[in-house]
Amino acid sequence: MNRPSGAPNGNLLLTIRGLLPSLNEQEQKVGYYILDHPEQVVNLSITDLAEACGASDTTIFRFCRQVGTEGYRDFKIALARTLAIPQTLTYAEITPQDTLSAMAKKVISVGIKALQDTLSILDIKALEAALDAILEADKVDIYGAAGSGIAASELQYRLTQLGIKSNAYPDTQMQVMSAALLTRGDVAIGISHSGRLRETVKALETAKAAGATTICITNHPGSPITEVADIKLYIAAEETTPVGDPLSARAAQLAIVDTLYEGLILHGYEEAHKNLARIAEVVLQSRL
Amino acid sequence: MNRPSGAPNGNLLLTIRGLLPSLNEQEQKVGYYILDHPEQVVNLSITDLAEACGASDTTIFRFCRQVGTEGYRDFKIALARTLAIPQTLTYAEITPQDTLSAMAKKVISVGIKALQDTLSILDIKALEAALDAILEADKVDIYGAAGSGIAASELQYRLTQLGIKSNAYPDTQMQVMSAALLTRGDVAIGISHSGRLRETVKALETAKAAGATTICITNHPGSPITEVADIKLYIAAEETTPVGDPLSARAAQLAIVDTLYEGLILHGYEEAHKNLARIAEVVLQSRL
DNA sequence: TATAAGCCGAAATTAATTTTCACCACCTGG
DNA sequence: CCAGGTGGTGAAAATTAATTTCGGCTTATA
Repeated sequence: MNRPSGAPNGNLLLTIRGLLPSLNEQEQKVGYYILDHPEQVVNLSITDLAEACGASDTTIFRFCRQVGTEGYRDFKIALARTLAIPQTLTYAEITPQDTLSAMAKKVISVGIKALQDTLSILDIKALEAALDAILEADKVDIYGAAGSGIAASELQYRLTQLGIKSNAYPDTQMQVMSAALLTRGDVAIGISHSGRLRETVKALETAKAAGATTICITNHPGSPITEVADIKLYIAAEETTPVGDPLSARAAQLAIVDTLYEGLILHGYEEAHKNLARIAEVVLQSRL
Repeated sequence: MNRPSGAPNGNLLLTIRGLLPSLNEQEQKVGYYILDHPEQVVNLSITDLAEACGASDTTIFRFCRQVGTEGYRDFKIALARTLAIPQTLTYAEITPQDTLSAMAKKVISVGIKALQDTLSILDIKALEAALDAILEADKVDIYGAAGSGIAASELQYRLTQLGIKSNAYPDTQMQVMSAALLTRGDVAIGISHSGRLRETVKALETAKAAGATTICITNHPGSPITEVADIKLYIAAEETTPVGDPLSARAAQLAIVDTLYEGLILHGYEEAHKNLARIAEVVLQSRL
């Protein structure tokens, strides 16, 4: 027979603390020990805990009943639940004193925040305009150097999946060269976190002059790249270092890329599903 | 010694879900039952659970070991902890009826959740081992094809910033070739979302045979790639399509990459800051 | 000083977990 | 097609842990 746990959603440690004064001597010893070493107690058998507290198994068991749990087993479950602290986001600086665990939490939290913020500033009109332009494009050029090259190749990868002709140019010289060869009906997408990488801006400018529709993806409204872009998509990643944009920038760029991708599918790109199915078939064959 | 590295202080349900594909029939039944009734399982004895699943006590016990816990007792503690963590975001299907705005929200939310989940299952011990290996490496090979190529190049980009010799190989043939040339003191990092891309697994296997320390980054505990990796880093991105991993997968992979990067800086890579400063100087010159 | 009442732990009991072992199904190489 | 493995599975034994019983001890009070 199984009964529900004693203090299901309450804080067991607080319960113990409150109850402490009304307990007798041995039980108090147990209570103090548990309050001092909650993490360890979770992994202790009743006998081990008894020994650690200098009390008997029986006392431990009675203690468990006192705090409202069914027995020792149940007590440990309740304790484990209490110890699972809700993870709260922090955006603090990483310091040399941080543990690895704290560092990881900070790094990833920054990424989460960037995604949240990017979503909140997303311009649906601009998104829609971008989707239309891409759907009608003869071909799509994608310019993203260094860090932004990642998002650029990802975008190319996605467009290819959908059967849209596209090329990503991580090399800045190639960007300008390719841009010069675009014509009306083509689309050029420039990705630059800072919005001021010279060659990428130049490439987009060239593309525009050649008659192509230009789209930029950047963190900075008002930066040079926005001046040569017909359609402007913004991400929101907090600055940290002047160079080597962190997870937040990448994640946010990818968020835009993925939104474009899903948007293209949603926006009725008829062949999308057919293409995806065909590609899936091929890819699955190369898996173990 | 060669224990399945589960979720010592992470989200047990996510671990189970990730592990499901690599479990055998009876164990899968157990897994599904637990995923469906986690709250009840916390109050069940091993025998009761066995009966409820239609399996034997022994199978339940083995299942517990598979997911990285010491036994059933330990499993229930871990489960209780997991259940105490408030589950915020849920994955929502994108439907053709969605507005662009709703679609964008869903897409990006999936990314956010993937980051949260990845953080919650992050194995700090494995992270530390990976950092140590990379810091001591003569050179680092990074294998990631198709979608995982993005994370691979990003990682190379980061290591280069820190002055660590590294190469990323998106081409699967190059992966195997390069792996064969590694020697003791080198590190090979294999990135595969599914953990079962044949050539990448092969490359890592080759690297290991050549004496290199091998690290994998994958979504699937128990997948082939984990068997040839000395150090296993897991991401937690919900599956959506069988191919063309979405933002969640990319973002989570990048989260690991970024965590490694910050970890390397934190872990006392003396030259890191000097290198970063030197690079910053050069990069700023190419901005408008 | 007897008597009761509560506190406590040793030992007995019961329950649950973990280990061992044997069986079966399936595969593989000869 | 068979011998010998291999991996999955559960029955039962062994072990370990939790719970109950019981009695001794102390203290308080009449």
